[in-house]
Amino acid sequence: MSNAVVPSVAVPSRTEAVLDALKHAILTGGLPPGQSLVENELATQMGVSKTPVREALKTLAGAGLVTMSPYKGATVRTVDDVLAHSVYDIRLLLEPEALRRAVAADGSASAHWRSAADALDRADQCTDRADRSLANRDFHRALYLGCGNELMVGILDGLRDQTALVSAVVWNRTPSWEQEATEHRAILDAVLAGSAERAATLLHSHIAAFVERNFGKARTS
Amino acid sequence: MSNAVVPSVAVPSRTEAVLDALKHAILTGGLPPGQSLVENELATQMGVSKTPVREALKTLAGAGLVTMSPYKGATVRTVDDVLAHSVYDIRLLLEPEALRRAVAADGSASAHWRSAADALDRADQCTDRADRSLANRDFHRALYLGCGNELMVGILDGLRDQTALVSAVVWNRTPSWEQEATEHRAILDAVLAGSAERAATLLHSHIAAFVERNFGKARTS
DNA sequence: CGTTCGCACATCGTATACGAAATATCCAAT
DNA sequence: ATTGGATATTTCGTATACGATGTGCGAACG
Repeated sequence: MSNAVVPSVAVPSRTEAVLDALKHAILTGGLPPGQSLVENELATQMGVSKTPVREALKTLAGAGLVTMSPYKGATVRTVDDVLAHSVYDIRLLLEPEALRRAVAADGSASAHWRSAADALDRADQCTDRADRSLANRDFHRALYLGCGNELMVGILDGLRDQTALVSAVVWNRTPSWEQEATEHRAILDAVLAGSAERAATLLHSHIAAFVERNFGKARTS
Repeated sequence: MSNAVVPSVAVPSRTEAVLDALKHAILTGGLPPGQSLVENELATQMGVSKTPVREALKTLAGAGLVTMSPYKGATVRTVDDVLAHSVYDIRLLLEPEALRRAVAADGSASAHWRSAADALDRADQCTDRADRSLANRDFHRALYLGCGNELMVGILDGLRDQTALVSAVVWNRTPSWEQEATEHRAILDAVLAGSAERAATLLHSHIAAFVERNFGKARTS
C-alpha cells in the first residue's frame, strides 16, 4: 500500500549506475579491449567508493566483458580470432532458430518488427560507427526477442555484447556497413512477409557473410 | 620470477571458497529453491565477513542460480515449468551439436570418453540421488567438452547448473534413472564407435525423452 | 472491531580502514 | 655495467562501520 503515486523515479543503485556506465563505455569503444580498469581510479572518477565498482566489475566479468586476475586487476576483455569465431559460431546456431520461432509465433504482427524497422532507420542516419553499431544491436535483438524463450534471449544478449568487443578488432578491416544494411532490409522483408524459414536462412547467411568478410582470409585453419 | 617451485597449494580466496560452498549446496539440494540467503547469516556461518558472501552471491546471480532483489535479499532461484522448458529447449539445440563436433574432431580416441565412462560407472554405484545427479552431470559434460568451442562449453555448463535446479522440482515425479542409464550407455557406445551423427541423435532423443517423462505436455522440436 | 499510522527491527547498500599479494624501484656487490 | 635482493609502492581482498530501505507489529483512531 501507499505506493508512491509517482512511478517512483526508480533511483538506480550506485552499483547499477557504475555498471551501466562501464558497459556503455566498453560497448561503444570508449574503453578499448586491454584497457586496465583500476578500482580506485574508477571509484574517484565516478565519485563513488570502491565497493560498487568492484561489484560492477564482477558482474561484467561474469558476462564475459571483463577479465579479472587476483591481485593483478581487471581489464577490458581482449578478443582473439578464436573467441570471435566461437561467438559467431554459436550465434549461427541460435539466432536463426530464434528468428524462425519468433516469426512462426507472432506472424507479421508484432511490435518487435516495428522496433526492428526503427533500428534500421536509425542506423541509416548514423554517421558514427559506435552509434550505428548500437542501432544494429537493437535490430538483431528485436529479431530474436519474440522467440518465446527468455533464457535464449538472455544468452543471445550476452553473445551480442561480446560481439561488440569483436567489433573493436574488426573495425579496421572491412567496413562494409552498406552491405550489411542491405542484408538487414532483406531479412526484415522476409519477416514482414511472414516466411519464417526464409528469414532464418537469410539471417544465417548474413552472419556467415560477416564472418567470411572479416575473418575468412585471416584464419589459416 | 622465482615462481614457487611447489605448484603453490592454490590458496583459494575466501570469495571462491564461499562461492564453491554455496554452489555445491545449491546443486546438491542442500539449499532448495526458494531458500532465503541472508548475507549476515551465511557470513557468520562460514566464518567470514559479508563482503565475500556478497561477491559470491552476485556471481551466482549472474549464473542464474540465485535471484537478488534490492533491500529484500537473495534466494535460491525458484524454477517453474517455463524456465525448465527453456533450459531443455536450448540444451536440445546445442548439446547434440556439440557432441557431433566432439566425435567428429577427436574420433573415438579422446580422454573425454574415458572420463565419460568413468562417470557412468560412478553413477551406477551411487545410491544417493544427489551423488548420482553429480555423476550424470560429469557424464554430459564429458560429452560436450571436446566440441572445440570454449564459449559453448561455458554456456552448456551454465545450462547444466540450471538443470540441477530443475531437478529439485522434478525429483518427485518420475525417478527413472535406470532408463537414463541405459540411454547413457547407448550414447557412449555410439561415441566410441565413432558415429557422430548417431551419437548426436541419441543424445537428442535422450534429452527429449527426459522432458517428455517429466513434463509430459511438452512440445518437442 | 477494522483500519491506519508510526515506530522498531531486519536486511541490504555503500563507505572507509587495514592487511595481503604482486610489481616496480633502487642500491650494493660482483 | 649487470645482477641480485631488499624495500617501497601499487593494487587488490577482506573486515568493519554506518546510513538507507523495506517489513511487520502494535497502538491509536474512526
